[in-house]
Amino acid sequence: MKNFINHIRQFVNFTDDEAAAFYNVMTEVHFKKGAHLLEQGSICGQVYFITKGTVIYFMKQDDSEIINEVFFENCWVTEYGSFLAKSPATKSIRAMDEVTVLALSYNNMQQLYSKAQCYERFGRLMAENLFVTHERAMIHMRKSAEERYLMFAKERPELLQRIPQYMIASMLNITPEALSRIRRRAIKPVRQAQ
Amino acid sequence: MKNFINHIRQFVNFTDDEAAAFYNVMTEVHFKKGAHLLEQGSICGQVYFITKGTVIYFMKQDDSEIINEVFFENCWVTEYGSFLAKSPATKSIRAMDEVTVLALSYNNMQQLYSKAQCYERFGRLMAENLFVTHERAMIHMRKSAEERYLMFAKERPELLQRIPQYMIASMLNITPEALSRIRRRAIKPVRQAQ
DNA sequence: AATAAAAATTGATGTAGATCAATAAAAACG
DNA sequence: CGTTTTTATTGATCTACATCAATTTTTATT
Repeated sequence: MKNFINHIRQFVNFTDDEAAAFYNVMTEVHFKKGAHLLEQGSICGQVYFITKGTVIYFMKQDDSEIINEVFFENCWVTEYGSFLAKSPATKSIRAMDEVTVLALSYNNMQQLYSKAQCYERFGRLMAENLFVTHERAMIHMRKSAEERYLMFAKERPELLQRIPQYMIASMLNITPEALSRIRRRAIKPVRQAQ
Repeated sequence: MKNFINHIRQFVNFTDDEAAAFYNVMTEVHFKKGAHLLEQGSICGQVYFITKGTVIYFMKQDDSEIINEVFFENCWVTEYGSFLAKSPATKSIRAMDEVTVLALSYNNMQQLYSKAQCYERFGRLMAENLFVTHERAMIHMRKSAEERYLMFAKERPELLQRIPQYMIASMLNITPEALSRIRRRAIKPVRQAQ
């Protein structure tokens, strides 16, 4: 609860009552490793705030899985398009380990929005943040595989530790083989120089 | 004015007074062909609602220009990251022809948000829409050049008429030469079959 | 209409990164 | 532990698309 309230106060200066009311409409849910928070094709009815564990946000394509993002503690995750339009999700969300979330349902969210402007402002700021982050990420997609990896390694070093390399490759839209070669080229020269 | 009010009412059910108050903080501005609505490096202080003409949203890179988007009548355009954080813009916006916009300044926007929840809701819905549209576009970036073009031609046929092919190539992150070849492969077979 | 400028096409060649196949290394597990 | 499974590395080859250079076509300008 403390973490959650600290988190939301980074965006909006909620009073104790407002923050508590927010927290109170969230439901704690646990997911075992491998369980799905959302299945592609179903309608996403919840926004999740992760309090423990790691989830992947991915798309099934043919027989493989394309990983779009990895989220962990103090991140929000949902398929916003599906959630807002009540349309079938084009992505899935899966727990990579033991995951605990605070879930906010569509109805509860709309009720918060109707209740007071502070919640609406929070929603606006979250969406703005999402968009700006996403637009920045889009710039990287136009670069070479090597540049994408180097940028990623610089901006999100914690993820390199946290998830297997083939998932990073998938996020970067390159093959595991190509990423392995990029790392050899990028890292080995530094080691040799020591 | 009619167009603008119709537009904003697609998102929020503004009363006549609310809509008029919104319209009244917008300033009409004209740009000549080639003029900049925003220059990379400067701070973006306005959100523009285009009432006439076409603008490109692009990035300078080395000596060339990478076109990220093209906007025209009844579209909003801004560098949201720069606008929100008052940080230097990483993109520029340029008029492709005679352009008329309704400009909303940062301060006026914040005042609207403070004035009533309906404006804040509008801001939230706009940001949500932007994000969802953008996330959908991201899916395409992982596809082949040919798939990107075919998808684009299907989803935005009006743009094919409206801007030169080399700009479409830039938006799709492929060279004009490659796009020309893709089109030959994709279009000619159909014509031959007639 | 004639000329100039901008945009699109075509060909030749190069290369980043994909794909396929075979180990090797690391992690998970009885 | 050793054994199985998962993940990462390496090599050989292939291909989509880039790059460079030369026309051709289209559009704008006088």
